[in-house]
Amino acid sequence: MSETGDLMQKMVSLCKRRGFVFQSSEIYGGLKSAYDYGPLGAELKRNLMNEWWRDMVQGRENVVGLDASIIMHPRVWEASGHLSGFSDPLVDCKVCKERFRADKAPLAESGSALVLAFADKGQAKVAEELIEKQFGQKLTRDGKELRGALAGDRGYVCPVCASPFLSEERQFNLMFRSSIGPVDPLGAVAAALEEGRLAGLSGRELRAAIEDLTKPSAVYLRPETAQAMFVQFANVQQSMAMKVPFGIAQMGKSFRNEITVEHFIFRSCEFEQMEMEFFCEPGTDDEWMEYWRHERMGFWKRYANNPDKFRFRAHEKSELAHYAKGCYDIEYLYPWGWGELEGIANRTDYDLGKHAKHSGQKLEYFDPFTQKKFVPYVIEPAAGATRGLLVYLLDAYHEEVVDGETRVCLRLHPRLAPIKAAVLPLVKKDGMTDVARKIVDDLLRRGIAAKYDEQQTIGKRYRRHDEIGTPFCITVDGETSATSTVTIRDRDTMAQRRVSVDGAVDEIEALLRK
RNA sequence: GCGGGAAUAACUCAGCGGUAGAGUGCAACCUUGCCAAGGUUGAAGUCGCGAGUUCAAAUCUCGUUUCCCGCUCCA
Repeated sequence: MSETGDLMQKMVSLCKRRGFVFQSSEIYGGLKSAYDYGPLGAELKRNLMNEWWRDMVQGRENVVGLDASIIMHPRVWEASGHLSGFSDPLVDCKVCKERFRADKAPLAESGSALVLAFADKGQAKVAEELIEKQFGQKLTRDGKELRGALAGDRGYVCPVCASPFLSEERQFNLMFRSSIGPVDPLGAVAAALEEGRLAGLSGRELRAAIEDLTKPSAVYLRPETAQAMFVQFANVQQSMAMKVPFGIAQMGKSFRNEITVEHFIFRSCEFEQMEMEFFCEPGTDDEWMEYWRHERMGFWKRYANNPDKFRFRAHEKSELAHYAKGCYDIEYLYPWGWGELEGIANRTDYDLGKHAKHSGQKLEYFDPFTQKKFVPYVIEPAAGATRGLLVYLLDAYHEEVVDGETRVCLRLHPRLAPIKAAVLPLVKKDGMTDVARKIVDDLLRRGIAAKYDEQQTIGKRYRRHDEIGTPFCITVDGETSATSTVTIRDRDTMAQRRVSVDGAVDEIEALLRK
């Protein structure tokens, strides 16, 4: 197995063993693609998100924050295109495995004779055997074609091989649907069934009828935090008297029914985002794009041990979203290859325009200097917080051999580390424990995450804290009582230096500010 | 969604029809006195879950859940 697979396995194992990330609902067999952040993971995620908030919001006069509801008016998703764009009925061909949209498939009248065509004889033979085995139909093979199949009553066949052997139509919608209000919408469906109002409808009609019955209470969990910032654009701009250019930033959970979930917490259905919408005057958008993509790259590299594992990737014209004028991904070299960490997109005036149209409200900006009205363009740096957490864990993971033993060290940036300082009595006697406990109290009172640890031997304690990324260890030893000094050990170099007991907390504080 | 692999103690894994194991870790104590030191003792496992075959299943078969790898898909 490659080194890369090993790294992921080691990371998953470490995350569980040390309380960073657990499988969701593990005692019930686990829930697909859902993860819980344990005590250390919760701290790490919070630290990362705090750094982002500080960098993007608190450190800037022209950016303000928002914390919007996860459930929004369903019409928000109509306007944004999320609702219509993902409700197409998809069908899988059971013969050639193609997935296609039912409404765009070639039509074939029920009962009509079909000719199934394949790329070559070999594939035709495989298909022939598959059909006989799975569907009990013996077709006639003629070169790369199969004859003898008849079209079913659904009115279409596979667009690739023309087979009528298809899965049920399935609605693929990336959004999580729920219902608001205490009355279960299934009640209306049950009543309609009982009264026979749905009798005699075809599959598709039935679906539409049920949709109508449940629609009044249907709500969706947001698939991105971005829309709230567009929807609240006017409120934020007016209440804070913001002048364009300015940004609205938001962190929080988003939900997507991903078709494929993969790579541990990299792509999961429930995830956390850190997004900002930066509203600027049309014509200045290209400059702001340049500004923000470099700001954002700077952010990620600031806390990284391997800055060369981050890169930009400009989207090709063909892969740009329909609303976007340009897009740069910030990618990280994950163990399985380069992958997205953050996308910085020029969303133009698409979103504000859409919401203005759908809501009937004016979402414009009046520039008091130029006396001009315009719909701002938007530059959107949208980062995955949970991806960021994974990136920094992978980036920090380091192994080295010390005296024949492997030392695992998480070289997390001190400001990201869940525990900033461990305070350790060298042994449990001569009053060392009391001194150590007092130092822990002092650290905690200053708001520095600290941990007292007297378990086992000093070496094991150092290694344990190396593995969870604690950057500093303060050790109370035999000299402490005589000289009123303790040692501070650096996680990455294992080097120690003596400082006064009274100055130890200041010392740690200074190290964290660096 | 398709194909392949895996699931046994908190972690890493052995066992592969006949009494559930090791190392690490964890807890307590003794000893020690700066980089996973030594000793004693201890707790810990529905062998992922559910069926089936069998006198007997962790082990064989089927289903299922979760994870990993590769495809596919992905405003």
